[in-house]
Amino acid sequence: MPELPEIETIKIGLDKKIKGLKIKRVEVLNPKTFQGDDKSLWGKNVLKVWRKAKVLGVDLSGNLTLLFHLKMSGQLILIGGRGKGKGVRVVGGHPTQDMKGEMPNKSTRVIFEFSGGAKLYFNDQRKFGWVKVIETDKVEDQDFLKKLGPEPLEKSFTWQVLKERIGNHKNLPVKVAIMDQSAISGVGNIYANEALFDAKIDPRRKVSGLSDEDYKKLHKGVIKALEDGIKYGGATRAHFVNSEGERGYFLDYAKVYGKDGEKCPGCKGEVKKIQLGGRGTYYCPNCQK
DNA sequence: TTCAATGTTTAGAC
DNA sequence: GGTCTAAACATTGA
Repeated sequence: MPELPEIETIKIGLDKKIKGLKIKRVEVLNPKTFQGDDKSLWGKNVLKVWRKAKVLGVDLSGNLTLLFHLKMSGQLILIGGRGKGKGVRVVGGHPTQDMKGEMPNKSTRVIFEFSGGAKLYFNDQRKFGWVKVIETDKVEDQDFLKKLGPEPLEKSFTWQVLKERIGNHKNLPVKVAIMDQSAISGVGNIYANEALFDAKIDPRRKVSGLSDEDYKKLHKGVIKALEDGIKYGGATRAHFVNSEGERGYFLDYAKVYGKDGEKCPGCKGEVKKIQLGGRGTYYCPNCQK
């Protein structure tokens, strides 16, 4: 379940490993996954890797930019690249057993081959994700980027901004509101659950009933959840570099997500699972009011 | 066999 | 038009 912290982790890893490399060839195994002309990428150099919300961008020479969205089950796996020897991999995204096995595998959709022999595999079990080629100077015209709300990790994202952005969702449960990408960028289901647990706020509460105190706690919770994710995402990457498997994924550190029926880490109560906005929602009825 | 899972888009109801 | 709900997308595994 790649969310903002996973994409951020991939960005840091990829930027280090493929910046300056030339794309030798691109192989599209699933045409539906790839939008644009893959041949136009051949011979282009990687200038930089960036992220906006859950979208990963790779700027190339020749005014071209590659955009990736991993959606629910995407993975990016790089074997080789700058720095250490071959066989070193940087991976991120949806964790599966086979992501550390042979590449390509049956969920590989696109393969990028770089000069020097490094290969980047875009895997996506459910084919929801996509790769897109556009002109770099058109990036800002992309509808899905224009609609996104502010980045929660930027300094300018204060609790007042949070209040203003989700304020018009007054009848929505607070959890559903903070997952609205046009209000705030990059808060997905897992981190929404964790942020509300940290803030000790009941996910079912309506936005209109939140006090300024609640907004302050919520603001802090969102940032903490995302920052912890990045911290542990980094741990995941380090493990993979050593080919130790997928231990260290953020879910191992989640306090409530996926823990229904288990003991709440904050009290003696039990984590409960409900549905909100059609999504699985986990919370502790005792701690979160 | 049916259901739930992740993120986003889209269609439709008020 | 704004707000909100629910279904759709593809696939797998419980």
